[in-house]
Amino acid sequence: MRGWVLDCYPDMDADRMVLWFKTPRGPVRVVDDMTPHIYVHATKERLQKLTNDLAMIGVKDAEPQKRKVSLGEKEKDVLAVPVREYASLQSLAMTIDSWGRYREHALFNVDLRMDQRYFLGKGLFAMGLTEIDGLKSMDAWRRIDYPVPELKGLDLGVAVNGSGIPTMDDGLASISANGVVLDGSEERMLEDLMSLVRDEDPDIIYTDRGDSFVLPYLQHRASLHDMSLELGREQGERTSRGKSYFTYGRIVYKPPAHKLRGRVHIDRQASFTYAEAGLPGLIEMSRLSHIPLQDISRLSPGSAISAMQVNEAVRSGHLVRWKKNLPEDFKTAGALIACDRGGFIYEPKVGIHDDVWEVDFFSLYPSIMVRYNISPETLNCRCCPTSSRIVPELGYRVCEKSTGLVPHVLEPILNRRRVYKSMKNDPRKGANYQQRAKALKWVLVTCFGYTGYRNARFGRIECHESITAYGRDILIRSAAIAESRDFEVLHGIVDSLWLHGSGNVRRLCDEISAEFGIQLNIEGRYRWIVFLPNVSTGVGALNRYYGLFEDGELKLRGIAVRRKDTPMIVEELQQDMLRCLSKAHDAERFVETIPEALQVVDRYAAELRNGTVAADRLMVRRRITRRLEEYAQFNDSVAALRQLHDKGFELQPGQSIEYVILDSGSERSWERVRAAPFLSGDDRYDGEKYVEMVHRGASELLSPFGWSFERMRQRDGSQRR
DNA sequence: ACGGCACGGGG
DNA sequence: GTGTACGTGCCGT
Repeated sequence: MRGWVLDCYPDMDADRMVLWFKTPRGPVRVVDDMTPHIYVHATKERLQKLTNDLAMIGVKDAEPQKRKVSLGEKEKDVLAVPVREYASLQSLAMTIDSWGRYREHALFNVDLRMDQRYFLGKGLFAMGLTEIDGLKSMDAWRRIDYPVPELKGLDLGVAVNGSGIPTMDDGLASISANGVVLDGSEERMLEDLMSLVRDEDPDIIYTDRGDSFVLPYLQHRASLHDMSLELGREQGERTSRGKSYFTYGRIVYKPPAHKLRGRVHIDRQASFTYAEAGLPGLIEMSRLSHIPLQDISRLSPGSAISAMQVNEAVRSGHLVRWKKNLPEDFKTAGALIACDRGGFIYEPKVGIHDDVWEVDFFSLYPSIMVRYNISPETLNCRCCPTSSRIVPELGYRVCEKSTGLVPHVLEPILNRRRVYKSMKNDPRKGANYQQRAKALKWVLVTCFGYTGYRNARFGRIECHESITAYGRDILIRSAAIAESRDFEVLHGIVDSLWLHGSGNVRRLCDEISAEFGIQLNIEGRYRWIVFLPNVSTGVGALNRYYGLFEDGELKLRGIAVRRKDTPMIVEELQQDMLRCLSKAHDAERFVETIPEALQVVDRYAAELRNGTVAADRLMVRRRITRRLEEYAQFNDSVAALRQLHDKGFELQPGQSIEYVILDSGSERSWERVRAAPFLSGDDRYDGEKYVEMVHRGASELLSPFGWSFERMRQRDGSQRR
């Protein structure tokens, strides 16, 4: 019988691996043996001594082997240490580590995922079609057009008694499952839910905030009735610990994961990839990374690319060095910035332009890594001391003899993305392929960041520098080519150029693509585009613009509508103004339309002053980056945070807070703002403060046309008189 | 005036 | 398990 690998995880008590398959005839559970190994590299003499020492603590049959311990180097002597008790792997590694003084020996394959070990050992992979008897793969993870099982989903939600922030103490009002509402007593609802799940037997349970609330809440309610809530195909959950951590330059909070056994729980709020690329995107990433669906749904695209690199390294005979003490070892600013000037940015020509083309390189940074063979082991490699491939500006030599790990992993991903994008209009598979392309896009985007991340397994700062150096070189030279073909370069950022002129853009793109071996594509032609000035200096404005494409679509960057902390009322204002301005088909008409856009501003101001705007349109949402007592300034967020604190709620750094501004100038938190849970429905908001925000939003769009914030205020004042 | 604080970008 | 650094603008002190 054949089935797709739906899940794979270790049974920590039996020291065996558990596999769940999705077959056309239902789910199948299989248990398989696996002995994970950790490896030690040292001198032959030390390894011999280590073998004896290990035998003394009961670890027998450690075996000398030859393996590659770093990229691009020959095999070395290592000791393969079998770990029979899964739970002891970490402590055994720490014991061995403690036996060696500094750099006397190095440990490998310690922090590899158990599922990854299993798959790599067996030649299987997550979501791969497998012959279950004998556990043989009938599939290849590199396949682009692969068979996908039909997975049955169940949408689970709860409604809770009481108003305000739902807590574990609130009673259960109702449960909804695929739109069916269960009610009655709590016990009854929970019983009904379990029997419904048993009868329907879904492969996937979808929730919104299932990790952070729904599942722990339902379990808690069940425990109050001496019941145990089981939603998996087998008893028990695989629950992890929650954590605040630093990523993307900010703190986020990741609640404990509630993973089911034999059934996949996808928390839509906890899955970046699901939100961006849906189930097809998750399946694509699961297959390529070999990480089971349920796990990959909670991981970042960066972790996925990291896993793909590990897979490739292991498949090519490498061991993976143990990354110890990761969290404490974060990079300190300094050395990096000195030599890294980042991506190239032109100073845009402020104001409105028409007759504008935007051209973008296809996945520029990943394409550079592939085209110029950028990888940690290829820069200044020992095998090519006289390489003629030299990184611009920096002068690093690049290996000419063999393809690096990073390009080797990236090339098929770039290729897949290109194929999926090219087939997005296929009537049968197009939608599916588009989702897969989206997932891969994010994998490619994060890959660049990983090369410069000191804690990345295959990161090296020189890679990061080299990529941006090539990027700047390519963009500057592309701009020069464009100018030589009679285009005016209005703006350029990293991988995009905005060109004014009536030359042959298609031919220009072909010429530049051929020059660098990286595809330059036409993003579109703008009817008009506005580059915004820097508020304080009036010049520059690097990442803030808005424009109208020929097909009627708006492209917006860096302005209030794009920000998550913009209240809906200001977002609506900008959208309405933009809708109004979109009626203009060129720059001249645009300027003529401005008076009409100003009337939109007046409408919003008047509505706000009426006092009739509903609270949800006034809500400000902001991320909390520290604990209440750690804030040095008293601002709106802190006021709202204090309210929650007063009522016994604490937010973790990384969580968001929502509030309406009641009296912006007040120093008392309860008068200044009202946190969302405590809104009564008839709260009086700070109309003038919101009008000010509306004027700010309006002047953000119109400042290049003489409508500064101050002038916007003056106009408002004179009209009210 | 200056520092605290939060957000975006990538497609 | 977890990309960084920077540009930007508002707001508090």
